[in-house]
Amino acid sequence: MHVGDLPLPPEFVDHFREEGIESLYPPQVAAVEAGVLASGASDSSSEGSDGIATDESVVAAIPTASGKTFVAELAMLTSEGPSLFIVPLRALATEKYETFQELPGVSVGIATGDFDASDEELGDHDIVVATSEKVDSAIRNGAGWVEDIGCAVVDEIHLLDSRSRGPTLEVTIANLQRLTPDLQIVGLSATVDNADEVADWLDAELVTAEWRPVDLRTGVYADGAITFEGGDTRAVPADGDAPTEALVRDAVAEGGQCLVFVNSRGAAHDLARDLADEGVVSDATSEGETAANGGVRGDPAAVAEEIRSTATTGTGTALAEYAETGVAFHHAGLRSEHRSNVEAAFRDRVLSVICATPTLAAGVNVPARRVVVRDHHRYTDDGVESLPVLEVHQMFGRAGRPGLDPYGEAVLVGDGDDAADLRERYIGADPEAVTSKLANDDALRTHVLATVASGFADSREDLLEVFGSTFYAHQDPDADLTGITDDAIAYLEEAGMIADGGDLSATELGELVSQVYVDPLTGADVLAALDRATELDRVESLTVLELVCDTPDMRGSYVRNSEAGRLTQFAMNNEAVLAKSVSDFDGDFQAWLESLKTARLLDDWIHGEDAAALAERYGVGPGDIRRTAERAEWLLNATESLAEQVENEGGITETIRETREALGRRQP
DNA sequence: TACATACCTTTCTAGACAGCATGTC
DNA sequence: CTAGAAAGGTATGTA
Repeated sequence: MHVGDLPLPPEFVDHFREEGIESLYPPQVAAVEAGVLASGASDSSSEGSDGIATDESVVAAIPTASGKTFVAELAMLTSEGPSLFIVPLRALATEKYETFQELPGVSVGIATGDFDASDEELGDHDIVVATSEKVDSAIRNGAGWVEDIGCAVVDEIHLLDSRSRGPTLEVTIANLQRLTPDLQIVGLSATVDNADEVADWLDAELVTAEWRPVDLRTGVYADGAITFEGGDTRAVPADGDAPTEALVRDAVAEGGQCLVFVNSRGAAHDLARDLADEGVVSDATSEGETAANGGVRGDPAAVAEEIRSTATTGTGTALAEYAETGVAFHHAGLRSEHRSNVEAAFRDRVLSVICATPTLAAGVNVPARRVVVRDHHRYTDDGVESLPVLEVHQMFGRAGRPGLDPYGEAVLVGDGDDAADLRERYIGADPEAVTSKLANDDALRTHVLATVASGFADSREDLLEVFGSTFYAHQDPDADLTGITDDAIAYLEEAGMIADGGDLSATELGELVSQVYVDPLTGADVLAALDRATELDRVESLTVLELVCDTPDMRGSYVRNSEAGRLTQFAMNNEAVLAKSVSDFDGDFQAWLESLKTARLLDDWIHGEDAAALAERYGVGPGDIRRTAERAEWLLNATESLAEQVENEGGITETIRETREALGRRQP
């Protein structure tokens, strides 16, 4: 099947041809046959008689880089009415926004927390790219544009499985379906074990495929050799080196680019440093490998200089130093500019190696010839866990640059005797099934309030009916959300956010909490803290920062033992401006110290401390500072609204606003 | 005195969504 | 109240 055969206006056919798309990949053909194209478009070009369905909802569980974006574009360009493209990350929203803007004559909008646009404006676009939370928020606040949508594409729909964000995604999808009954939904998923269940839920056709534009060879490294699935081996002598470094050197010596996944920022940094010190890349280029082999080209000195020019901390200058040799590290402690610099330079084949934490597997597309997964464990709140098969496969999927590599290689590093275990667990094994995480207190509390506050339900029966159309209910029709829903209602009544006068309704407070999009627990914490703060003689920026840092929507910073004493001392010295007192403390003191540490960092930040000093003193990366500040700014905005609502007398509202503005003004 | 060794203690551990108003290329 | 690796610290042993 060729682009010219598709029922598309000629300008789009030309556009796709310019992009190098001539004939469709097999998974794309399957998606077309499953019905992503709209009936209107099909009729107008006298197709439709060949048994191809049209205007169907489709779930495509196909590999990364097998052309999902094009499938989405086909669905959106032939949709009756505007389309919505839902992504999990703001960086992905930006990437897709730019991609769709290339489409001739198509008006594209973007709706995320950091790009604003009014409802009316969004309604004028043909395509709106948005994060799932932004869509949820728009629905809660009754944005009109949402109801006009003809097609919604949900990227990375397997994230329904995510504990923290999956529930919002499924509630949002269920709400979209309810608001616009004829909605065409296109779910784009990684390969998972139960894509059929997701498709059933959406009443969609399922498309699955293993096909990739570049072959992928996966294997395990042990005892000086990679053993690929199928039994082929490749000797990679370690020569006394760490296995990971041998694998990197081997890939680079062949002219390939290499991506290494590790499980901590420190490990990513240290590995990049070691590889830079060794000069892996210059060794390789001196052996005569060139761009002709799909290898690196261009001078990394320019990237290094670009990074250095905006580097303000040790992390930034170290990154620039290593980049000079063609090696970089990548994790969320980096400023987003530096992250983009590294990603772009790698895509342009200027950098040869990136040592990264799992951020890179979830983010924008950065393919490499060889992917090395060094660490297959991860730290969580309750200990060390093996990485899910799905996540390791996502990392694997970054191997193989279309048009450059004959094949991609993905290698797990075994550490001794576990090679057989690793092979069994990850190589050729099926990824996990996606399971709904809606049935937990945090999710229900939030979505019960949102559903009542936006007028979608005014009784527990209504609520149960709304939740009855979620993925959770579809997966387990016999499951009963009654108990946990009642718990949530009871909590919200107790907190004064919902009133039960025969019918359930949101109080003004409840509506506000839902609208500013904070966890009801955060809303309650903030109110309690505002109340305590009225007892204080004076309030300062530290007061309000402590207030927002000590909520569930803000995570504390790690406090080491040696720090705890000084921090406690600091708390006592500042008792006059803190809403919680050390002397008669009630609750988890350790957790509070963590909040206080974050508050203190932010207070130093708005008082003009430079990033390098803070990074040093608090043991955080420059990216963390920016992200924490952004989050605090958002929470202070919510706090300000709440303070106005309860007409707090302490004059604290003014301090909240000043602190929020100070955070917004502070630049790196 | 200098150093090796065993054992115990401490530290450290991925990521990133939302609101709103204002200024900037 | 959960896990595990690595770094740091201390007591003891040995030349």
